[in-house]
Amino acid sequence: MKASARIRNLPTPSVQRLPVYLRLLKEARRRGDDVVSCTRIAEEFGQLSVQVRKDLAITGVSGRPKVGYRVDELIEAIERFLGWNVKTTAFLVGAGNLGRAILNYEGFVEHGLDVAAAFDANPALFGQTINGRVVYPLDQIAERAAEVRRQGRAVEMGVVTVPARAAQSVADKLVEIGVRAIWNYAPVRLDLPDDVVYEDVKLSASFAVLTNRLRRRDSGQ
Amino acid sequence: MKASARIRNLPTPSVQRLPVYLRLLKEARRRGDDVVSCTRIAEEFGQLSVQVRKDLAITGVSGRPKVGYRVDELIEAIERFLGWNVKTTAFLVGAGNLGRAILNYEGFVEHGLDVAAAFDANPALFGQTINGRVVYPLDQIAERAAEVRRQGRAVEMGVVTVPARAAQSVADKLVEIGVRAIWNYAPVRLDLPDDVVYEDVKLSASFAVLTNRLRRRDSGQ
DNA sequence: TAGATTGTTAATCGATTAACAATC
DNA sequence: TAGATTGTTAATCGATTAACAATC
Repeated sequence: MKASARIRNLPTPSVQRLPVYLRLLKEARRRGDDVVSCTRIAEEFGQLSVQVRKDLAITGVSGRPKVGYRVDELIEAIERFLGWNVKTTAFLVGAGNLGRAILNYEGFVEHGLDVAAAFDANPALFGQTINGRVVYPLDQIAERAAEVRRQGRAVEMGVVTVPARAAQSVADKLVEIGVRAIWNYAPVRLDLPDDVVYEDVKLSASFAVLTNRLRRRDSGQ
Repeated sequence: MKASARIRNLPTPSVQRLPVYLRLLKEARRRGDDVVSCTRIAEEFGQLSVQVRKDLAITGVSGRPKVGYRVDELIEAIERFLGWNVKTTAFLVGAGNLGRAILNYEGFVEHGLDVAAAFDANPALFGQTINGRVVYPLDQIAERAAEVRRQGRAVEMGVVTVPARAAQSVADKLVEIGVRAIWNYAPVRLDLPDDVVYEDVKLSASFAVLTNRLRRRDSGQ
């Protein structure tokens, strides 16, 4: 029971910091470094080394005192822990600028994101190809999902990049075709079954923190 | 001293939640509601009402027992607190898909973001207009900033939507023309003077949390 | 008055940081 | 051996939640 309790209590802030370390580690690998210490990583990001050590510990990897962590081992451990060592088959709904940005950004491919097809409600976009992915009518989402299944894959994730007003109905459709996860960029809270994992990208939250700080700074802290 | 200490200790999570309430409140206003209670807001988002009350308290607004908060008053208080009641003049650098998405999204305009011009290093984009904003060569950023100043405005914010490798040099240029805030979408940590406020949009952090949860769920929690 | 709600103080919870032993 | 580093336990800090008084 201890182990399962521990898994449940994964500190989200640690998970969120792992991609930052991963980027640094891949740079180190490119430079040919074999080992790296928490001290070095921490310095790079202006953090305390003990925090880096705790963060890395959740992946299960361990280092060697006086030496540090093996770069290869650490990269592998972080990727496995995040599920970035396997492909995640996804459908993206909403082929506007934001959808295109995601389709064109190779960084997510490197993290295992494999967008099998894009969908939109706008007929002007049907049949267009964005970075190798065809845009289908949203109506055809069920058929396309069936096709993916026939190829022995499952559509595990839905990426929602439609306007706020359309997001809930799109999410419902994605749940219907059986996605297990939804990555939502629309500024609304989606109502989803409990067994679907769900993550919001809250751009306004980020903008709010920035402008609030800016204004407080302007007016003498 | 108490007051200034309090300002310094603003809980970031509360600031991040304010835009969510604001959206709900604007909906309520559209429906013609005059007052709204924390209980109702909390219900909507599956939170505790006491948390909503604490969050709203940081804006300085107060409600009436048994009644709730006046919708108008609350909207105004949140917008003023976040600095969304005034325009924030900005330059956006990187007119790719992500940059376009931001330029085309009217939500940020509603939050006061006023992108005066866009910049890119790619000559193919020079002179293009995106939602009314002209794309200039990055080289001309200083001249354009001077022009904005001649119009009696200051370029207060830089929005960075360039690839990771270009982000630091772009940030340096933005600091040079005098921005006080940087909103960074590139997946790198920027080295900036202490007096420039800075906010990262960490898309990988969000993706990491999602895929990690998905994989853990797959393997029996 | 009774019930619903705000606002505040205290308790709890979780994440960060400090301290330090273990080890190469 | 000395110094640098990991790994862990304890202390601190901050955010959330509980409890409850005040009020319309």
